[in-house]
Amino acid sequence: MSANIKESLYTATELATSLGVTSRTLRFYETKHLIQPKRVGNRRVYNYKDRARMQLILRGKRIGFPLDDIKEFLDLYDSDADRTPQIQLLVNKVENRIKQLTEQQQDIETTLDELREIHSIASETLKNKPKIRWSST
Amino acid sequence: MSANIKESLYTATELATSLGVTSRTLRFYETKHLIQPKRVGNRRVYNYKDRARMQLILRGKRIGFPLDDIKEFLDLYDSDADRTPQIQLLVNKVENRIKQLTEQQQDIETTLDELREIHSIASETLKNKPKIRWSST
DNA sequence: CTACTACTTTACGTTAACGTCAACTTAAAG
DNA sequence: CTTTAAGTTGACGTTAACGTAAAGTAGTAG
Repeated sequence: MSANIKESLYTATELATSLGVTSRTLRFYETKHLIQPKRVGNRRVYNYKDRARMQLILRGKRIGFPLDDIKEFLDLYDSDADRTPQIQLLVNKVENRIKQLTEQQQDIETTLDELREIHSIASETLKNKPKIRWSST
Repeated sequence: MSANIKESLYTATELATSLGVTSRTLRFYETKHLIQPKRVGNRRVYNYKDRARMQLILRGKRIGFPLDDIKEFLDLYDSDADRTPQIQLLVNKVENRIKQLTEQQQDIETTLDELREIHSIASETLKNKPKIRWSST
């Protein structure tokens, strides 16, 4: 039976397609040290950890963070708090990030409230208006 | 007594400064039809509605939306649902936006959970470690 | 072996969102 | 009146995040 590890390897095209990005994106993120794929010959191979890391990256992008911020978050995420000599720095950075995201949540909540109000008014208008039959020309 | 309206007018520099942006940003948003300031002579003047609109724009940016999306949202926000012939279109667009923001909220909540876990582990490590006194040099 | 496919690297292009700067115009101060 | 300050417009520069394409390399099929 083939080694389990073989079944979780992806080519660049496979990984890109499954995540809805391009191979160019993967190469670009590699130059930014966001991901570090291995090589078989001169071809990149990605494992499940690379894939998981990419998923975190894409979530960060959906939230609206620049790639440098995402890298910082991933480094926090991966850091071994038992060993880093700057645990206090880690705590501070994490607290800043939490604050930032909480503020973003509040902005979103405010915007959602407004959108729901617009939706309610517009729907009410649709319900109350008699259906107009337009004569075709 | 001077007209009330006079007191709510801003120059470009005044508005920019109060919002934490540059005059260049205001001019740029004008070319994108996000705002429409009036002119006194050849100088732009902004009223409280322009200011309020700018605040919505900046909130949209904080959430991570591109300016074109923000403009679309503002147009929804300003639209008079009683008159627009495409009320159903409005409803659809609003629903899509609500969906998008709700998904973004979920991404943020997931990220916050992870950050809080990191914070907890790191804080615990700090608490349990003996405080080290470094000799100064 | 050759031809084809699928990768690679390198490098320039594109888009979004302004920043920066030169040159000009207008309002206000002296 | 002149000088200064504070706007204006036009245009190029910068950064971030890739897209596109040319040229090269390696693996695979025939």
